[in-house]
Amino acid sequence: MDPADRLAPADGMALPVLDEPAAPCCPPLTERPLTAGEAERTAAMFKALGDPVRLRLFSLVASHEGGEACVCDISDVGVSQPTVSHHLKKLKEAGLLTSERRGTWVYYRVEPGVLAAMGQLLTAR
Amino acid sequence: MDPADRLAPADGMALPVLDEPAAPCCPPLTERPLTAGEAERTAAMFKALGDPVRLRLFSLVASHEGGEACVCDISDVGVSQPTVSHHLKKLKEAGLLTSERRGTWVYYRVEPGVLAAMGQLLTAR
DNA sequence: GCATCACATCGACAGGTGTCAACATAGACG
DNA sequence: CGTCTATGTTGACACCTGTCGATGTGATGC
Repeated sequence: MDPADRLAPADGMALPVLDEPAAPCCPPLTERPLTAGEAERTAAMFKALGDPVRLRLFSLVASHEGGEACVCDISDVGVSQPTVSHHLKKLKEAGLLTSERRGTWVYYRVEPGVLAAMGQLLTAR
Repeated sequence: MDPADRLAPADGMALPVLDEPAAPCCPPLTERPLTAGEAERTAAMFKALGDPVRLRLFSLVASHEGGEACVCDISDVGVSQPTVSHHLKKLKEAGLLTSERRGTWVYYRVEPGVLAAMGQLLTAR
């Protein structure tokens, strides 16, 4: 896959290349109503965390020592290996994780800035 | 509907009456991996915000003056009235909104504590 | 080359989800 | 009571999603 496409959302919207930290999206939800476009992009991130297995995988990566985890470190979540792979792909497509192959193993880490951006969305006014 | 059931999650788990602020769930996702049960409950909230229409409805309520909004204030999100009603119900079931009928109108407001609890989940270590 | 390990992709399937039109319900007002 | 307005509920339908087994791919080591 072309590295420039790794973080592209599923829909074909015109998000050119997106070399920014992936989520300088919106003001707090309490500040003003989201526009349709903002809601579309932001909901995709919440949706990615809206599955129990994905949420566990994400927290496993986020809390893993060194800030990264190989798939073998986190695949014990009660579903098959293809399913784990499927969910990690979804988390990548949502811009929440990045992956890198080093030798035999593939390491995932949290996309920098994402936690802060989503946290700010939920900040009370 | 019995008022005591209004905030009950969709599954039949033994959450007795739940008069707490609805979400003192978990430590930050970066602190330790979520357990299966924690992930189940927390994912339900993220899932509720994982639809663009619901996310807009939620931000419309959260940002509305007085901290509450009648359905008539927020039903202009591009879907039919039954669909708006359906999404508001989902947000209620997830414990994100409460509703109260006053005369002809029904007012929705953000369940207190929910924003803080979800925000804390996304706080970096 | 060949076997093995780690991970991704494919194809198929059951179940879930968003949407709407039609209908139901609950107050307000005569 | 009857009517109007504001919401909720129901039923149906197309589409999306999570899951798995089978298979593919890339790296390591013999």
